[in-house]
Amino acid sequence: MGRGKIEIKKIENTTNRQVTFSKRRGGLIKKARELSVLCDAQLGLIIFSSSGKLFEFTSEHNSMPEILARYQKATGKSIKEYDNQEVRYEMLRLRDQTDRLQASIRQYTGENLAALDYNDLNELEQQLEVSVDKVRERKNQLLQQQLDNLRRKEQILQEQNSQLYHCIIEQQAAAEHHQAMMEDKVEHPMLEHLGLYATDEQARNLLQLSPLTPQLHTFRLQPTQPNLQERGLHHSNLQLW
Amino acid sequence: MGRGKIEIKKIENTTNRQVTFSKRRGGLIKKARELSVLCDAQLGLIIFSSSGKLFEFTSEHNSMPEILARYQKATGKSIKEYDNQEVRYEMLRLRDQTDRLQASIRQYTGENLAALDYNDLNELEQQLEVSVDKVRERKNQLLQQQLDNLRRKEQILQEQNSQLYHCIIEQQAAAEHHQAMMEDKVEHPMLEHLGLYATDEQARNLLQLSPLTPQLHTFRLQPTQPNLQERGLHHSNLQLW
DNA sequence: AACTATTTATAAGA
DNA sequence: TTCTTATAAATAGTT
Repeated sequence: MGRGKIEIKKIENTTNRQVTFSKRRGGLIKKARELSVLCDAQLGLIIFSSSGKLFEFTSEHNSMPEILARYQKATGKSIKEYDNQEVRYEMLRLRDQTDRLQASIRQYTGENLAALDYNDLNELEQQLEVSVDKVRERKNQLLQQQLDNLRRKEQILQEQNSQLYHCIIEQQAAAEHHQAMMEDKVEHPMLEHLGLYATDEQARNLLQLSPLTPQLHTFRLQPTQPNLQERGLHHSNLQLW
Repeated sequence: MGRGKIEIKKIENTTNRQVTFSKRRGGLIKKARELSVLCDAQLGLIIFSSSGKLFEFTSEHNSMPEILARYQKATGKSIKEYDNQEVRYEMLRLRDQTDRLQASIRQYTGENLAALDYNDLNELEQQLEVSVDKVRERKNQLLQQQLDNLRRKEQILQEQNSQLYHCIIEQQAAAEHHQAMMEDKVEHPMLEHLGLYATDEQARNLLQLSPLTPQLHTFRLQPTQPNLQERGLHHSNLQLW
């Protein structure tokens, strides 16, 4: 009913669609009113536009809540009631589950044993022993990881120490040679190459050593946690030189 | 739009009104569908005829409950909505609680230890050990109760036995006296008073004894579970006479 | 329920 | 948006 016939499918042009919505909405509501008046019908119409705006119409002398109440009464299954029933059921289920879980936990903590017979207690005891075993296994795993980490750190420190030691030896030699030959300072290419320390004093501070002595190379690294279980540790690795 | 123009007021002719209702209802629903399709609108239409019959239409992919729920949400001021919010919050709280309880249980069963550090593991281990102790304590308590019950039963049986023994002794004495004095039967007032057995044979069957002998009084009851831990048991109680 | 004259709704254009 | 108007659609009265 217009300048041309249109196919009943979504109008893709937004402006066009909005115009058509506005016109047809008015037409629909007009027809709804006419039906309700002509035929003495009770009627409720709810429209949400694609942009989400709400339009509604009810027959004269009826409010939308009245229409909806009558609808719910007629269909039996009230929307709200139905929803609430589902929610209520879900709540009951969750509360029940929570109760059971808490009771279960109280059994695992040995608080709620009155309801258990001897066989139940046996099973629980076994489960707890299994759990303790797993916890201990995990603890050992963590300790082992710490040990591995320490061993790796130790290795790195050993290597650094060794390098520093050799640097210092060379530095001493160079210093002696320098004193024998001239009064000028000399460079320390090896230490600079390593990104380490340019003077004896700095190197000594780093290592927190007493003044440079030939006994330096007898220092050993000690495990930082000597009381820990040391299976798998190779003590020979702890010796620096 | 017809052979003649009509005034929009209630049609008094019932047949005419019903026909018009049927025609216009169809037209209204058709227009409602067209609007929803053309303009991508969500739409719900509820019609009660004057005779009370319900007709409804909703846009495709929408149920009337959905439309009504959206309507209630849009109009905002629904008490039910407020309730639902509270309920929803409670649901979230319960679900969260359930999750935490389940995670807790998985720790008590040693399944979910990855998230725990060494201190956590230590605490868990101690808790599990406490639990095992409590479970074992409860087991012992049950065993102790069983032992007590057995001891009580034993006591009762001892007393019955003792009474039966004395009855039998008296019976024997009476029988000897009877044989010496006459051939008539005599009554056994003591046995009847006890509600026990009137003849030697019945008493013997009850006790499952071999034929009456003077050695009867040397029988002893034995504990029914001799392998159980017996601290607190007083063995002297086990002796009958 | 089908027909159809007529009214009404509205698509496209301004 | 609103108005206009040609035309499609709905439908009142009829069969």
